[in-house]
Amino acid sequence: MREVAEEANVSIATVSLVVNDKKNARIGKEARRRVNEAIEKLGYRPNALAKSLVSGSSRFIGLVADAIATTPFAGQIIHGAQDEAWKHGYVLLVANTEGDPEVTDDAINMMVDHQAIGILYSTWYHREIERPAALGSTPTVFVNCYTNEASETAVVPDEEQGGYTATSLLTRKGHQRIAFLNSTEDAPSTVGRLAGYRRALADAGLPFDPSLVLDVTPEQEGGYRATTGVLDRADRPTAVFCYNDRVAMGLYDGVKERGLRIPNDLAVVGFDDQEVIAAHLRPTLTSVALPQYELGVRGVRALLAALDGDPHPGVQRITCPPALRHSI
Amino acid sequence: MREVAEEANVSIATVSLVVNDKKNARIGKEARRRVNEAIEKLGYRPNALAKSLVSGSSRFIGLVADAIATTPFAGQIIHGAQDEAWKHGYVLLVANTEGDPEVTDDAINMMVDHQAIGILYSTWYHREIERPAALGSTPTVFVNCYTNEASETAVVPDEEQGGYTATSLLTRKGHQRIAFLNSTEDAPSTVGRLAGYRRALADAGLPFDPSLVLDVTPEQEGGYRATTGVLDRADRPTAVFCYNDRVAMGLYDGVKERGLRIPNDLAVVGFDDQEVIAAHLRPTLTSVALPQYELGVRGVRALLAALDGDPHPGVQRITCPPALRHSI
DNA sequence: CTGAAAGCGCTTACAG
DNA sequence: CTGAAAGCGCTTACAG
Repeated sequence: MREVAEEANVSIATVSLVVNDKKNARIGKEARRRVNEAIEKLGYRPNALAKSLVSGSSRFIGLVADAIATTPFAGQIIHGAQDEAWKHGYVLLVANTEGDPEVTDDAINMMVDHQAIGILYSTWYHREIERPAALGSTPTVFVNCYTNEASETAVVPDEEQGGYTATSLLTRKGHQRIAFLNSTEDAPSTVGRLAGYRRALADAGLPFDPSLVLDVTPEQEGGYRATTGVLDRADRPTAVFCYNDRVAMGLYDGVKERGLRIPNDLAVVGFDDQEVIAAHLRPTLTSVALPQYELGVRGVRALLAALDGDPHPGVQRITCPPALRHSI
Repeated sequence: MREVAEEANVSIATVSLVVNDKKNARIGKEARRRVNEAIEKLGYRPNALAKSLVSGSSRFIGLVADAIATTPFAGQIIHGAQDEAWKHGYVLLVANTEGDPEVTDDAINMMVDHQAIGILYSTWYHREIERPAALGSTPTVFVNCYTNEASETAVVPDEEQGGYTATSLLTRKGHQRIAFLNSTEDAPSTVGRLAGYRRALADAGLPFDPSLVLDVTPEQEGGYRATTGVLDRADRPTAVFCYNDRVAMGLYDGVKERGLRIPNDLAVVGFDDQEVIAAHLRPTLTSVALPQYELGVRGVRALLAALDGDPHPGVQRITCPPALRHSI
């Protein structure tokens, strides 16, 4: 900057003024030209760090994740957060903690030290967590997780609506007996999707039959092993809502081994919309998508809003949209 | 810092000295104690940005990617880069360009402005690219891509070795006729894996039969449609090396429809080691992994080495390790 | 319309 | 052993 000032024969204050295009302070056309010329010539780029030092606030948003790439989903949160941050002129600092509390503290401190204006704290699967102590009073938005304090801001998928959407896809096709292969795990997804399933049945005027809800390990193997439970009964269901796409994938195998056809003999809906599975099964799998990208976007928005003096404490639930394919 | 100094009744210089634990300058035990006490009491954290300003170099490494989460792989590069950067006390700045040249320039400039010490430029699939002009003279390492200039540093998967490894898995099991469902796309992976396939056959004393190499669209559908070409011939191969796991997934479907069994009637090896597919097919799929995490790690190391005055220009090829399962 | 000066939070010789 | 001073690259009142 000093060099630019010398080259243009003005003071560094003037350079600063033209670089930042300050409205009130008016600079002579000639001086402005000289400055721009010098900038061009010297390839001058302002030091964003020095800028932050004086302004007292940086353009950094920190994202700490307990897993960056354990699942295909985690990446989408980063992606959404990055895009939205970028749109507002912020850069994303990312840190991966692998779930280690010590690393988490280090990561948070590192971001605070670098004057991040706030932190997005995210988990790779939807769950309740404790607010890490290292956060101190740093503005924080929890993404894909939440704490038990009402004053915190969190953004999570709307599991209940997701379960409702999945089940409704089936009831609308006229199915009367719909099984639900739920997960054995105790998580917001398990509880929420079940609630959505029940509400969809009720809305369609269908009875809730507990025997149609089977808890399986939420993987291909679980779905495969559940085939018997689903099919070997007098009042065999005509459709199945699977906790996730991997369960559906296993169920496909079981159904096919018996020579039955999807969707004619059994309609199937998955959850997660894992493209690599859902779009490539035969037939392709209708699913309900986790709004991971959107979670990242909304997380950044919530953080920026809070910093703008317009906080939205509480849990925001983001819609899980249906992904229609050929299994129903 | 000033507050800490006042609280401890010393100068800010002294605070700086104890915070950074400077060896040569010796501080009295008593003063040191008072300073640490004040730091504790005030919850003082040093401003890393101010530090960078005076030292002239930050602790940022920039990662610009053309896709953060289009595939499950891209995330692993970030993951590896983040872990390795972290290990050396650096923070990762990430930017997603969606392949847009303008966004790419903005992203690079943003990182340069924030005094990133260097940039990792990565692509989501292995390919040749042009060095973005905005990089200027910023130290850069290309990850999962490379330019045509020998002076640049690049880190990519060793496709040839990967193809060799995949094929050798089969020759070692005694297979004599091994088909290769290669991709129709023109890319380093296509060329490299074919070369590896040929070398493995040669090393096993097997002839190269061009009619056993079929080019398919590198997806499930391509693999499925290739079933006929693989099986309907007098000298039917006993094993198939598939360009990627999705092709293998499609081939599985085709093979199963004919009532044949894997691996007894046909052994199959995939590529990419996409866990969500490979670990969940029936039988589970033996594959060769893309070393994405390692690419990120090595990218950071190469960058740090270059900055340390020990550059390694040229293309580093990283081993693609086998992932043994039950399809051979 | 433009420059000199103070200050953002820190580090580093240099005195004492 | 410790403090005063200069300086990192910038911005922002304040003069003129």
